[in-house]
Amino acid sequence: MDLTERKLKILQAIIADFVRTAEPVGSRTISRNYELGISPATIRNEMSDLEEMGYLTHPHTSSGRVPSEKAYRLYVNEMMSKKELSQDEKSAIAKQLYDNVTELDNLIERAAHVLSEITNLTAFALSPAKEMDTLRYVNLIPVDDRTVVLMIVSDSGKVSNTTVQLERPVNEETLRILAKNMTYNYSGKTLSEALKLDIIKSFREDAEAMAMFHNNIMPGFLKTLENMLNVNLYMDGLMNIFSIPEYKDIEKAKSFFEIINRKEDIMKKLIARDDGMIITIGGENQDADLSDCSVITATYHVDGKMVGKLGVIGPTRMKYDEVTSVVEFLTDNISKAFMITGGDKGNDG
Amino acid sequence: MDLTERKLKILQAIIADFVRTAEPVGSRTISRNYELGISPATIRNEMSDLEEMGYLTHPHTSSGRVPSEKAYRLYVNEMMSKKELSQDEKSAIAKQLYDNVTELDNLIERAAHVLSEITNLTAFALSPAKEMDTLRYVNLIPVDDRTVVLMIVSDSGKVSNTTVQLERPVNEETLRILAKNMTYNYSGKTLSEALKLDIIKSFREDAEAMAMFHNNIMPGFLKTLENMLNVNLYMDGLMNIFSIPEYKDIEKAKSFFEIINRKEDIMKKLIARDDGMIITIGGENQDADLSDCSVITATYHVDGKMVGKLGVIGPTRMKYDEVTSVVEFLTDNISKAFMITGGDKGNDG
DNA sequence: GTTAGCACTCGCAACTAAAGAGTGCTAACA
DNA sequence: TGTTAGCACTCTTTAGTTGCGAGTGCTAAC
Repeated sequence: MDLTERKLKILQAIIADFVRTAEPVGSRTISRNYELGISPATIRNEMSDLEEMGYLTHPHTSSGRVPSEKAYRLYVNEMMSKKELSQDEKSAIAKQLYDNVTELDNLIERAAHVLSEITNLTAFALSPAKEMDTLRYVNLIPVDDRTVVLMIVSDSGKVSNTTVQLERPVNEETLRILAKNMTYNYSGKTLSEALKLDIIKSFREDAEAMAMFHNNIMPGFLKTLENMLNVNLYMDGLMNIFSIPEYKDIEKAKSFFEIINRKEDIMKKLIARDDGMIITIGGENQDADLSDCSVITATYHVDGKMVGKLGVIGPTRMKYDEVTSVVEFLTDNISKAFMITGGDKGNDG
Repeated sequence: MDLTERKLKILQAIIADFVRTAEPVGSRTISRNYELGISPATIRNEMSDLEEMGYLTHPHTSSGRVPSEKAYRLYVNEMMSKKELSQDEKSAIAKQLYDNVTELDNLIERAAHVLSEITNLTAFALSPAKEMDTLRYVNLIPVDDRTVVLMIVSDSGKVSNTTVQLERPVNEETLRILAKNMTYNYSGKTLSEALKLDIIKSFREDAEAMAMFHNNIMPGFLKTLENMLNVNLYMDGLMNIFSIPEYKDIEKAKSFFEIINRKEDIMKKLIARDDGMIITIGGENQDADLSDCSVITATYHVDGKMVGKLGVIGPTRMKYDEVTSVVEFLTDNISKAFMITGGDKGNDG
């Protein structure tokens, strides 16, 4: 059964109303406030169909309908009209973005700030990462039986190393295998590709080596890569969560902050997202912790060689059209700003 | 009227019970659980006295008593027996502190982490600051009518500068006066003394200059000083707030986060605190936002030349004895660690 | 196919009642 | 005179109870 024009209109009205009020939407409300020219009873019938088709849900028998993730996905893909920002809005945003900003890393930070202010959501931004450098090899050099120096060499000749403490002693042979394995998996990858890669499965047979890799070596590896990439994560608008009805329950707020607090995880997940405007809704986020949230990210580029991300995280009930417009406007502006100034980093000393 | 031995014991019991349970304490509870050998009625009489003396309060007529800030202050000053950590506890903490830490800045970060884990409070730490360098002069160099370069020169010859955007145009004369004023006030002060200083009052007569100073120049000045001092603020255990009954109300939690979120403010306030173990209870904190909180900080030293802070923030109802012991143990350990390794910062590159 | 009407469900807020914890006071006791 | 038992009283908390309102689903009429 395909969605009729009318069903689409009703669904759109329900989404619009629910996004605005956060309350389940009843048939009368739709009939009254959206001029569809049909009675509540008819709307009820259509709603019943939409529910059967999986676009609506029912908190309980006698309450209005709530859009499902499937509905949001349909909305985002098919129904959402791009909300053009007015010239006034644009210049207001631009003023906020550029005012008093002298260093470009500050611009990224500020973009996250502006984004959170406008959307009333939690915003984040990744500072530009050097995209083109690729890994040459990884080495693990034993110092004593529980201390290892992790060394990463890139094709451009950059060398980074960090000291890693192991939770249990390890013999050189294991280290050699690990290093070989890592080199095999990572070499030729760009630094940011390496960050996206999940090589743990590649030696699943050796549980012990995997555990050590995962618990001790991987964190150091990621951190070093991030340093080489020179990526910074900025977050803003964390407090906004408190004004969202979905999170009025303290337990929900708590679990939201538990996600948000693991900066490394967030960073890795952000880097792993594809380029361009990406919207993931509820369960589409791999992470079970994010199954109540939607995440919107977009990419900005600098000379095609460096790349950063900007986005928001919030409840699935969000103003997708507004948020995407603002995110797009901001990423465009950042890209432009980097072009004009050529990445000047301010001065000190 | 002086506090009798018995009143002290009752007060101590009330504090102990309230700190544990967060519930107002009744006379029966004290009689039953603390072997004072007196009946509830007698305890009620004593409580009544203690309330009149300002050590206890009464949420409402028919509920138990709650210790006042005055009571906590008395407890901290006179009654608190130092809680010696057991050898087991010490080694457990030390293990957590040192395990897997290779760089000393990580040690500070880790200390904040360990502290929050043990106390279940929000912990913070300031990385070591170079204490001895003093300011020579401050200069404000106009670039255009709204852009100024703020330059700070220290006696050791270190120069830092930052570009500041002004909210309104300013003439050179004003800048000259401002710079002269700042130099007059700050020169000869160590960097951290400068951070503590409040010079705004020194030109209160010129409202406009003050406003500009406060809104535009001061933030840049502080940030630059912090950079010169190389101070970092680490925070941990922010989430712990959610398990404290006092903050089960979402509005309270929100306002707590609003305080915590202003990192610069916190940093400045921490730096301004005296050295040694400092406990401020409720209203003793200058900041009205902190009037429900107690703050405990202690200082660690490196060669007497550098100095950092470690502490917690939580509800006035906290285990002062435990927290002070742990804070002390940690600061001692950090000081020792810096002595042994001589401030080696790890290696990279 | 659409709509009016109606019985029904469910959540929510207001209200009531009872229980429980604790106090303050009085009078008796050692 | 200090201590204690007893008792009336206060106030909060919790569990029902009730009524209202929003909304549905079904049926029958248009």
